[in-house]
Amino acid sequence: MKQNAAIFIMGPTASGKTGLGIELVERLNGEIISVDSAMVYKGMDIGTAKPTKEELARAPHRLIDLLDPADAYSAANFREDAIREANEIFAKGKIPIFVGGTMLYFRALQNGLSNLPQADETIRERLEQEAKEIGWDGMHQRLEQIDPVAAARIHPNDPQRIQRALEVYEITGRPLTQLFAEEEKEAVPFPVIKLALQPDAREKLHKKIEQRFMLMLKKGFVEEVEQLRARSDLDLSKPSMRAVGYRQVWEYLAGDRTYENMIEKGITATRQLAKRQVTWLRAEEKLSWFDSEDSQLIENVLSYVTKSV
RNA sequence: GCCCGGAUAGCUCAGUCGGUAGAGCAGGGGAUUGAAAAUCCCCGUGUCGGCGGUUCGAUUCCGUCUCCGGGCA
Repeated sequence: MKQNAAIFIMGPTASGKTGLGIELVERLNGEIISVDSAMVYKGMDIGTAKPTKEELARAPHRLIDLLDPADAYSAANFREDAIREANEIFAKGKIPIFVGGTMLYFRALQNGLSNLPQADETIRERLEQEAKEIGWDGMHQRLEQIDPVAAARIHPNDPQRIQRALEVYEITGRPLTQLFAEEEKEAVPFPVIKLALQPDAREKLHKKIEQRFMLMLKKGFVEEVEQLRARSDLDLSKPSMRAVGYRQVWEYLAGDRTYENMIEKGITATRQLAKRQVTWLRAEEKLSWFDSEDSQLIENVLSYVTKSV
């Protein structure tokens, strides 16, 4: 195996990544770094399928439970944190094992990010307000004036990206497209062995997603969201509360859907997430695929990893 | 048993004054640079319940049968 290489275990939700990661910690003298935008939040355990206390005792996870659900994280925050944690693990003579399904974070870690300003709440609120007056269509037209290339790339129905492009322009006075082109992005500073994990058929993943969602309910997912709802500073505009499952349970508790409908929509949203994750994976280069249902999975992975010189 | 409604895409339904049909949801594919478990884009042939009849032509009209609602007995 490459010296100083890190391992990526990438896979859609409910593919069994966590279990594999924990197994590899023991077999490879590794330490886990979570790559998951929802597990960074404290108090969001059941609905994110965070590793259990027992699992964490066996294999501590870095980059989970970092923030309060009222706070925002970002791909750039992740990249910085991830590199720092990986270097710490390397310094101990161990192997960093990145495990997760937030593919933008994997991408940002691998390819780096352009030098852009971070989000500005005040500007975002103002843009939101202006959008209410002239519509996102109008905002898109404004973007076209300042950055025609970005406007062509960003669909008029995509408020999030229109807002970001305008925000960047307001802060820097320069169009996003120019900043993208400006300087070389910084690649990940260590070699990486990438594994993708999923069942050999989509229906199997769908089945696992459904079972896992039902198990979450049994474990007290609704109660977990009830506690979050009891806080006055959280609502559905927070990134944390828009996470798959949390959003649907929140709406159920708000009286906007029945229990049965919450289950259906929660499972559906999870399936849709898994599909998007697989789309990222298909575009990944130098990725080795493993069948999560194979009884020889661990052996297959170990033999691949040790052969990757 | 009788009387009304229904029966159309995986689901819920719209529609065709007779020229073989379309929405939402689900599903599939794609994009993805500080919200990413987010935010978007693209994709709709299905014995129009079965069998007969009328017609150049029936998913559409008529008859009949089956099934599902509701009502009356």
